[in-house]
Order: sequence, then structure tokens, then C-alpha cells
Amino acid sequence: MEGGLAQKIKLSTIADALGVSTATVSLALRDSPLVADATRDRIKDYARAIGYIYNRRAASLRTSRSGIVGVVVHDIMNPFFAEILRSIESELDRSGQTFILSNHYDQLEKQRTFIDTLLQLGADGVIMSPAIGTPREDIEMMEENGLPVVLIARQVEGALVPVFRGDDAYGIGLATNHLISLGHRRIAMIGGTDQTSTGRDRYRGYVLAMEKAGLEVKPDWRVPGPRTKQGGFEATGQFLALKDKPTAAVCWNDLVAIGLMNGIARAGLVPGVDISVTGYDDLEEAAIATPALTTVWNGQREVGRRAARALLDRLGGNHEPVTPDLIRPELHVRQSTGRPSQR
Amino acid sequence: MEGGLAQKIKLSTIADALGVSTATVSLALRDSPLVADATRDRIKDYARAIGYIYNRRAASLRTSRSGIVGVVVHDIMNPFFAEILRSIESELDRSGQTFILSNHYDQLEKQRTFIDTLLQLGADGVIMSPAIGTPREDIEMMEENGLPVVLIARQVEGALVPVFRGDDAYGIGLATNHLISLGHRRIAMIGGTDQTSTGRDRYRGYVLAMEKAGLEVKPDWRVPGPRTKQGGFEATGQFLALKDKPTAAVCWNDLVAIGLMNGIARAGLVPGVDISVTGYDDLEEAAIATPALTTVWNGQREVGRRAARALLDRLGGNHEPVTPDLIRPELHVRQSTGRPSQR
DNA sequence: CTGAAAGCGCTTACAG
DNA sequence: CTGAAAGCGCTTACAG
Repeated sequence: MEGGLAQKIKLSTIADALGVSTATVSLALRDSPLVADATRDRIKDYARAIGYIYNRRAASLRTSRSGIVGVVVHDIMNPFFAEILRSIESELDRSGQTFILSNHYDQLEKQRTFIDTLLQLGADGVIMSPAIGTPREDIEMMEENGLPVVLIARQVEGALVPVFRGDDAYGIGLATNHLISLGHRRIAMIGGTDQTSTGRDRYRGYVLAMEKAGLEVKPDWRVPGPRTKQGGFEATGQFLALKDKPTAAVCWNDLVAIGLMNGIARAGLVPGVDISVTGYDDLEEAAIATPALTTVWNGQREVGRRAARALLDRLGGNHEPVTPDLIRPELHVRQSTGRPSQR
Repeated sequence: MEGGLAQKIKLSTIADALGVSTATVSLALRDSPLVADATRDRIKDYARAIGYIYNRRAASLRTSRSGIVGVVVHDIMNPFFAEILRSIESELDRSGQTFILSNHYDQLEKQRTFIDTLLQLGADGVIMSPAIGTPREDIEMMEENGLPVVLIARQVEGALVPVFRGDDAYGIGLATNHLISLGHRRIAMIGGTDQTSTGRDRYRGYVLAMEKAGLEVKPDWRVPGPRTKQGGFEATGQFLALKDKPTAAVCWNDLVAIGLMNGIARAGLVPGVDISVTGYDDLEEAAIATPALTTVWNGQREVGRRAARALLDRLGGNHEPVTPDLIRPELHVRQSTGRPSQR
């Protein structure tokens, strides 16, 4: 029953002990129907008894299948990605694939280093939220080297690979229209960047909704940059000092919204009463924030699930046409939004 | 410059093209001083030009070094672990090791599956926060199979491997004493479990501090279980309904504390004024919570850094004696604690 | 249903 | 400073 490091146990150890060939052992351990039941059981029992450990590197060298899938995101400390990862994980788990994770922190070089590692390990595929500035050529290089790619959250212009993300322009429109319908006329947009497709789409959606309602869009009312709680918190001063005092803020995401609400509360105002705030993503946290956050459900679970399935499909040899499947967001109204107050 | 999948490029492709042996190419690519400078440059340039990809599986099969380190935690969605991971990542990065991550969600079976995978991949080592109920034998099995283990956050009774964690009894004592010194006499403890060494240590520390101050410790005043924001939030009702109405709560961690503060605010009370609350960990978030959270710094960065270094040391062949290095926590006083109010 | 043998792409003594 | 050859531990045609 002991593992023991004394003599490395390999297929041939078992073959020799049982008087069969390594081919038979190999097939038996993988439950091949080519092996007689009795032989198979005898082999598996013995292997277990002496603590045999399958050497995947050797197998993978021979089969050129590694059972490894790479996952690359901006930052796992961001709960948005953490929720996506969780659902990727549960899909991958049941397929027996191991996944390797890396944060690129939007540094192209870090992303490239990791992609290199994946190629060297012979990874079977990769799911990635590409770093800002990822060129189409990087994606093509991976595909050419036999590493199938599935993108999440962000697009790479011109890359012909599946992308799973929410319909950002539509989603931010839901939040903006909600505020407009409550009577808000001066609405700011806090956070986000124009450097990503997501950032551009959300800003566009906000502008579109404002214009459709015949409302003025002041460039000042956009405070770009913040993407974290800390960022939202720190943007409070700038927001409260805006000319014409907006009565509401459409935030880049839930983190920024929660940070901003904290900042607003510190300034002695009541978020949801004095100032309305919307988030984006509907993180688990949104529902228990104070006040509970009105936000846009962005389908993280769905994004992760579909991306993982799409990749597994490709690994299974399925070469379906690429459907650029936009997930339709939903507005979840809670307590952080209300009619505009006089201030 | 094209990568191309046409003909798989390997060492011998380069050797043939340049009229040298694969041994020379192998050595040159790894900057061996055995190869003449001119030869090395010629080889490296050519390799780059034709888009050669190093096959780590083959190398690893030969050298039995994989360059892979496993990291196993309870849940990466927990910011406590995310902060530890970040510092592990930065240490490992500079050593050129790739890391594979897995959550065990305190399920022993999931942890075992992952450990199996690491053994099969020939991982060089593993850093783990062991799942509840991990027996000493599991750790020993890994070590016997050549997989060095370093533990973080939790201990495994009887396992002779390095453990990096904070001094929990001491840390919770800091929080408890702080409340006592503010004049609190009825102090509850919210969250945590007796099933882990950490859980037992923190409860013990709380009890000890209370007794030292001559205060009564009512079993009722312990609300075990919660470990997340959601959990803290949901425990609010039970906490507010406690007999003899405690004026303060020592929480299991920052997440529970923030959830509880949200719940208290929803109930119309002001955390930090009507009821004092302390956290544990000092997550980045603690400072921007409303009110800013008084908490105990638990040295996440430090835990990650030291664990990674200890593992790398062991990989480097260093067999130093095991120092059970407890990190000394520090109290960070903010706005969530104050003198007891009459209620 | 089972076995003998080649080969996946590296690295490492060993010669020269 | 460089080359020829063995071997890491599997799997896969190919025979029988």
C-alpha cells in the first residue's frame, strides 16, 4: 500500500510483475475493451496496490494531447473574473481537463510569456480575456501552432475566433434608461476606458440612450479610469464637484459603484436618495451592498460556461462555424436608484 | 517569420539546417558555456526566425523537472486567498515556474483529484491550504512521491512540513482587547468554525482575552458558521436578537464584518456608533468600507511570499530545518469601533 | 485478446 | 568545443 520512492514504478514494473506486456497494461488502465475483463481487473488492482502513478508527460509526448487548458484573465482578484472562472472550472472539471491560470494585468508582455508557456507545455487550448493592445497576429500565431483560442469579455479586432461576452451597449442602455425614466436629466458616467471594446461599447450605449431621450451629454460628465472599488471611492470628489451637479451616476461596474457609494456616504449624502447609482455585472456582492445596488446582470456564469463548452467542442474536433454569441444583459432594480432629489 | 504547423519544428530541424548536432542546439538554446558564442548566436537566431517552440514535456520527461508548481486553496473568490495568490505569483514568476491553481472548496475528494493531477504532471512542488479533514497521510504520500509540500493558513496535525500562517490566537486577542479597552463588556464572536486549526485558535484567543479581563464568556454569544459577506449579512438577525444585547462583535474575518455592518445598517443602526465591529485580515477593502473597518492585519502578502520562497528553496535542494514561522498580526484601528452606546 | 518494437522530442554522459 | 547514442515512460500501429 506504500507509495515509496524507492524504485520508480512505471508501466513496465506492472507488466513484468504480472507477466504481460506494457501494451496490455497501458490499454487495461485506460479501460480498453481490447483487454479481457479478468486481465484488466488484475492489472488495475495491482497498480493501485503498489501505488502506481501515471506519467502524463510521457503519455502526452506520445499522443500530443496534454489535458491542459490555459485560462488568461486580467486579474483574478476582480470578482467579475472570479465568477467567470468558477463556471469555467466546473465545466472543465467534468471533462477531466486541468487548467492553468494566469493574470496578465493588461500587460502584453506578461500575456505573451504565459502563451509561450502554454505552447511549450503543449496545452490543448486557451480561454482568454485579451490584454489591452493584443494584436490579431498574437491570436493567429496560437492557432497556427495548434493552440485553439476562445475569447471572453473582450474582442480582438479581426481575429476569427469565438468570443463570449455580454451586449454592453444594450446593457448600459438599460441602466441609463432606468435612471431617465425615474426623472434624472443630469447623469454622469464613472469609470471604464476607451482602450477596450467593452469600454467603447458601454460609453457608446450611455451616449445613445441619453441622446435618444433628448438629453444633453456633457463631456465633463464622463470620469474615465476607475475600474475598482478603490477607484470608485477615489473618484467621489471629482464626481461631487462636477458642474451642474449630476443627480445620478452610471458606473462602469459594480466595484466602481460600490466604491462611489461608500465615498458618497462618507461625504454625508445618502446613495439611492440624494444620488442614484447604478452598477454593472451584478456580482454576488451587489445584492448585499448598502444600499442594495441597482445593476445590470452581465451573465458571468453564462460567459464562462459557454466559453468552456465552445473550447471543449473544438478539442473534440468540432469545427462549427463561429457564432459571436452576445449574451443579453438584464436590469436588476434595487435600492441604489430613486427619483432625483433637490440638492 | 511564420510559425506554421506544416512541419513540426524540433531541435533536430535546427540541427539539420545548421549542420550541427541536436546536443549542440540543446545546449546553445540554454546558454551553456560549452557552446562557442558564434555557434550559439547562429542557433538562437535561426530558432527564433523559424518560430521554434521548446517542448517542455519532452525535456521534463528526460530531466524529471517540470517547472510546474501547484497551488491549492479553499476558494480563490475569497479575497484573502486572492491576496496570498498574488504574492505567490510574483515570487514564482521571477523563478520561471508556472503555477497551476485549484480550489478544493473544503472537499477532500476534490483536493485529492488535484494532487493526483500534480503527481501525474510531475509537478515540482505544491503550496496548499489544506481542506478540512486532510489527514497527515495525504501529505506524507505527496512527499514520498517526490512532491514537496508547503502549507499556508492551516496546519495539518502531525505533518512535518513548513507552515506559514498568522498567529491567530494573538491576533484575535488584539481585536478583543481593543474593544475591552473602549469599555465594551458584552462582546460576541461571529463566524468561523472549530473544524480548522485557525478556527480553534481564534476562538481560543477571544475566550482568553475575555477571561483575562474578567469578563463573562457566554456560549450564546458565539455565532459559528459565517465566513463570507453573505454569511455575515445573514447572521445580523441572530446577532441583534442575542440575549443581553452585546455591544460589540469580533468577527471571523473582514468579509463577515462587512456583511454584518451592512446588515446592521439595514436594521437602522449605525455600525461603529451603535455597535462596534472588528474584522480580521485587513483586506484592501477594509479601508474603504463604510465605516472604515477596524481589523487585524494578517500578513497575506507575507504568507504568500514566505511560502513561495520556502518551496523554491526546497526545490533548489535546500533542506533547512522546518521553522514553524508564525506571522505576528497587527491591529489597525479605524472607524467601525468606538465606545459602547446605550441601546 | 496479447506482445514486440518503434517513436514522441528532448538531455546527458561519454568520446573525441 | 562538438557529435553519436541511449533513454526518460508512455501509446500505437502491426502481427499473431
